[in-house]
Amino acid sequence: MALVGTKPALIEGDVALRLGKKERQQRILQELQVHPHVRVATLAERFDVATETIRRDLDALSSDGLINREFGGASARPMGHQPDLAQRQLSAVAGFERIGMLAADMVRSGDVAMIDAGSTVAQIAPFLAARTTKLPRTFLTNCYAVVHGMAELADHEDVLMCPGQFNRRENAVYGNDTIEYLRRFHANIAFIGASGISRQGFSDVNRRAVAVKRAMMERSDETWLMVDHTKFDQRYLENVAPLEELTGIITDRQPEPEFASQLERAGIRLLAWREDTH
Amino acid sequence: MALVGTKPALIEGDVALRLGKKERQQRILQELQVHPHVRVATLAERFDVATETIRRDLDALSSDGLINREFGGASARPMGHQPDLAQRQLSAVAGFERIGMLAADMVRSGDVAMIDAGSTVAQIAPFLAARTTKLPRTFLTNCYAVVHGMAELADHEDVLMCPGQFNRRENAVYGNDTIEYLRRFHANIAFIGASGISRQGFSDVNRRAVAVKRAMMERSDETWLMVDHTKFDQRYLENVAPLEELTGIITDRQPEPEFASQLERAGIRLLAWREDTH
DNA sequence: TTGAAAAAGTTGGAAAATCAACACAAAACT
DNA sequence: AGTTTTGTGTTGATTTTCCAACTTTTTCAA
Repeated sequence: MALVGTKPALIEGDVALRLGKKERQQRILQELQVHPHVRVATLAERFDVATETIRRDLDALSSDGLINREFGGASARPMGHQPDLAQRQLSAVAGFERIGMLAADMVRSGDVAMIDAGSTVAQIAPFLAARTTKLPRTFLTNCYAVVHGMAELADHEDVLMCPGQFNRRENAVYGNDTIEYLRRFHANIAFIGASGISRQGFSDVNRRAVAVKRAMMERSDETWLMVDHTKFDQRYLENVAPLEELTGIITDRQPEPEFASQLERAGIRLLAWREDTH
Repeated sequence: MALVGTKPALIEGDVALRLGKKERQQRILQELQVHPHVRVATLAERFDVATETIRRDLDALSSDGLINREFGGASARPMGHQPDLAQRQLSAVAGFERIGMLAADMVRSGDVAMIDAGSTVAQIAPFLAARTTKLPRTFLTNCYAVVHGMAELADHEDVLMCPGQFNRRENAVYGNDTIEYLRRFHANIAFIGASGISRQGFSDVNRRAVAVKRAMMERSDETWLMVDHTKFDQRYLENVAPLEELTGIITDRQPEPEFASQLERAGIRLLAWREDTH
């Protein structure tokens, strides 16, 4: 399989140094968060690689469901905009969505769940909405993409939105009001996202988002981290917490065995999609 | 120049009928609100026109700043859904939007404004975002459609979302948390919607929405009711308040003279769109 | 009716992207 | 060390898009 990444070539040219596949794809994703469209030729020039390499990157990211491939480039995926997931057969579930599916399985009937902001975490929404339960559940989130993704919940199931300052880029609210509001509740389970995860813990680029994540973790019995495979071995300045504070990690691919065994030793559960069982 | 549009050809074929330039471009914009990227070839086929025509459309829309032109097609502008209203000629503002435009004029630099939920009230959003002010403004709303409509506010301008139970039909939050949160603030001005308005007052179909409207009115110096002409002489079970509690009414047509004079006697201002002044 | 202006269609060569196949280098594995 | 896997570059035939200039059709108004 294509699990093990190649380390960056690190060939130092005059000024720029070549990036590995992983980092390159990560940068492409970042670029797409800012601009809604990228072009093959432009990326090839920026990263100083052949256009075919970029095309392969784009095709890979696309089949993981992370971006939309277009002629001449790729475009960002609109957040919370997959209304049809519920009906599709499980076998057809593509990469990115798998994380949401695995996560939704962790919510039990009658649970109270806190759900963080971010495109990865928002994948859980349509699958939560598709479940039928005996006891009503309650969802608490600071992210509009999440509530938007829950097509139709039963009437007796509650979706609570946090207050706060609205952030257009993340489609979420942040700030003191958000934290305070969260502290009024107690949840069984929390689903958290991150910009990057490494052996030292997981981190995020947005300081205000980090505060919300911490608040959710404090007020929940269990904390599950939802990250796709491109986030592995990425570190950002704002550290959220060490891995030990997590109940488990939900991801779309089996990580490197070394990392997996570290998790096992620390008593952290790992939910990774496996082709054979689905 | 390219200001005056040609009317649609309206040549009726077997099934499809050709669209005029204006409508075609309108459709392209709509398409881009759903999908982040469109392709020249696809559009040409769908509208049954030459690719060159589509290219001209795309170039035009792009130079108006409405879309981003890309190789082979075009992509949606980052997030913002309708940042264009500011540039469009005033005469092109269609019925529903007029209410929003009139309302946005009432917000002064440095104001704190509360904004209710509902499609009519949400019309104010793009026009608020288009204004440039000397002092930062603060907006407080329980409706996602409102914040979503504010394409790009300056960074120093705050948009505060209320907490509460999310209601999918209204794209808004309601409940005790919402009320409590609103009570913590004091605003200069509030914009309220209603399902119906009559001489006796204005009313709404949703009891939980009514509670929020009352809370906003309590905490604001001024209250403006935003209603389109179809709401006149309509009464619903849940009465919100008598007309006397309003500062004014904003609507898209001159109401009957009899009603207008009643408002005048009661000291309620009336802002109704008049073709001649715009 | 006639004529100017706007919109849409047509054409051909240049530029760019796609796709498939193959070659090569660097890692990773045994 | 030697083999396999993985990532990347290269090439060339094919398709698609772009651009500019020109023609045709439609619209509108004098």
